[in-house]
Amino acid sequence: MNTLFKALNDPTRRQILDMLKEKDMSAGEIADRFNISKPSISHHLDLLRQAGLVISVKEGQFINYSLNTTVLDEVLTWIVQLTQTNK
Amino acid sequence: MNTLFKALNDPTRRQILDMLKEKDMSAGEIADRFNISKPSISHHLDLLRQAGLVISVKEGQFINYSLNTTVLDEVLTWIVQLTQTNK
DNA sequence: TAGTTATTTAGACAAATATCTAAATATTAT
DNA sequence: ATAATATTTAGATATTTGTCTAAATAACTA
Repeated sequence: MNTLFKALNDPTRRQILDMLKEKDMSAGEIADRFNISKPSISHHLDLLRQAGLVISVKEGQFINYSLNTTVLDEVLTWIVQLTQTNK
Repeated sequence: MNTLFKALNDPTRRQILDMLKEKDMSAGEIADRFNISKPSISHHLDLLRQAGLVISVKEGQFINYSLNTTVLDEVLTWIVQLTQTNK
């Protein structure tokens, strides 16, 4: 839960998730869309991976990233539960 | 969106929201349930208030806090949109 | 009015975070 | 084998964040 919210708490990372929603992309392809160095993007991708929000698969010299939204269920459930009135 | 995720990215603040779901509480009442100084809790409450997640009403010498979940719609919508497959 | 209670503001500090450049690793191509 | 390409790892640095104590503000109470 913590790792998840941590991963979501950055505009660049949220934008990466939005991009991966459209199509799978390699690390370099993702990095090219930002004015941020490749190592920094690599670090963001690592955090997203740690949170389970993306899955990385090595294909030759590329590493392809894809979105994994199943882990968001936990967040969704928490928010919905909070929204349901108890008073 | 940023302020919102920022506010949610802390276990203490999320716990405060969970507590406020049960009933409205004063700042001191909230602080009493944590092993954290009152000024620190006051700061957490301020961040939650800035994000619109809580509403504070002064009543005499007390300040009562209540949950406001309407602002979570934005987050909810974003997550759901991300979850809906596009590929 | 003086003291007590509730809460915040101010200022300091350590830890976490986002970023960078340089170097390392791994794969493909010549 | 060498060079080029894709990505990560390492290490440094500035900023942000969570926490603290001390002081300020505001509202009750005797």
